[in-house]
Amino acid sequence: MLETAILGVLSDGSLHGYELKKRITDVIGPWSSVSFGSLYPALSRLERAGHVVVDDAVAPAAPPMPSLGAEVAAFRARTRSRSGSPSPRARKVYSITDGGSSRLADLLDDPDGDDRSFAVRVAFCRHLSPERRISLFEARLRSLDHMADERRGRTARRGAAPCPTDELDRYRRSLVAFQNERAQRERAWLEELLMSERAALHPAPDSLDPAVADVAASPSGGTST
Amino acid sequence: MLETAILGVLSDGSLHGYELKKRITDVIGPWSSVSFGSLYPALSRLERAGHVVVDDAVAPAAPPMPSLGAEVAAFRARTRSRSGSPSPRARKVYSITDGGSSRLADLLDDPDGDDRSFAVRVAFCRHLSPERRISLFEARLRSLDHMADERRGRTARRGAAPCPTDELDRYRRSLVAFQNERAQRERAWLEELLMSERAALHPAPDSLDPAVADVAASPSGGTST
DNA sequence: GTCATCATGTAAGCCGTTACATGATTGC
DNA sequence: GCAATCATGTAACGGCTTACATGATGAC
Repeated sequence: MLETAILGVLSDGSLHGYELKKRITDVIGPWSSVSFGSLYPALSRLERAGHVVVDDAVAPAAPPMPSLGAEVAAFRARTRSRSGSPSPRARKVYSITDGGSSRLADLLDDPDGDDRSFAVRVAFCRHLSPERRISLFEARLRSLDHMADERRGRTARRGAAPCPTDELDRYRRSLVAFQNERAQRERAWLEELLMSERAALHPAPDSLDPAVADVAASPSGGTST
Repeated sequence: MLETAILGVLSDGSLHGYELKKRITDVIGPWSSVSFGSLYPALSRLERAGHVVVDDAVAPAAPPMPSLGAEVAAFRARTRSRSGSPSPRARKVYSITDGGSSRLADLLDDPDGDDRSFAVRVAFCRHLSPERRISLFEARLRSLDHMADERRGRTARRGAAPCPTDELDRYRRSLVAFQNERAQRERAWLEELLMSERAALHPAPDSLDPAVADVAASPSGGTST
């Protein structure tokens, strides 16, 4: 999943490890955030595999934010470093290669089934072809249905074996109901994504404009209320 | 998280590793299911730590399901083993100790922040005191709010730095909106849990019966529709 | 008699976390 | 000068996955 996130972020532009970590944290959330101890080895692996390359003499693709003076300073430090000091800890700007892009495509449509990793794949699914996007969403739908089937199967089996310690307590029941509803919501979201995706593939001659796709972006009316 | 699941399941009754694995899969879901290669070493660690003990001569607390004949057979095999063969791979029935129970309590109210691990903690939160349950739910609420704040902060910062490659595409927008709505739903669920929890702690003299707690168990009307 | 299931483990390898080390630059 | 931030790494450790090994039993 780290690999997917790295390649996905680098698809949006080359940048160095420190900034990369922040972008990845943006995508996967502050919880379960990556650490440098896993990021840098992962970058080394990707470099060895030829999926990324180090771009040594290029200005960072991420423009320094005005409010952070230190970033500008570090940039100038790298530029000024040829004046004498070897600057052993200068920035290393990573770029994705063609091999890395195809590797990302492979990672993205792998039916992994994990919850978090699906979110990561959706976050970068714009780098997929429309067909692969559709197959990604459909695979997730099948996965949700399969999970629901399993849950139903277990419930039925539990009904057949009436042992008192096996019954669900109040909290388990509430949790299961909550998770079921959550799965239903995700189903609906995926259906909307699929609808707009298919509409983009097979556009009807009239009354279909790109704004249709944005319906899926507002499930409850707004982001800030 | 594996440790939590093991101790939580064993709190409901002693059983052997193979059955334990099935119960844990019931709780954490078929995806990210435990493997024997992680379960048995984890059990060994717990045994070394004194959190579980092996109960060698006790019938399994889990009654064999009628439809599975092999389970009965394995039970009889263990019983018959004293007739001669040492039966090196007989069942090992694990039980939780007092130390294991307190360890479970510690694990349960640790504000870990992970999504999956919170579900596991809720699944076994009946083993907590009402006060600790409330603190668990409140910690989760704070965590959700904190996450929302971070997201808002990033959005604001992004607005201040208008670089075109940094804008969210349609899929990222849709994903963020979906996750926001999901967080809102979880908030509401937690509020309901907290309400019933507090009602159980401070019962009003009239019109409050235990059925109030079951309101939280039906967020959308039913489990099977 | 063979296959599936039950049942318990071991070994190798990967990957991630934590902690530590280094060093430049800015701001106070 | 000193703290904080930026920036990149290494080393130790632990845990999880995968694959392998073993062996009993019931069903067909």
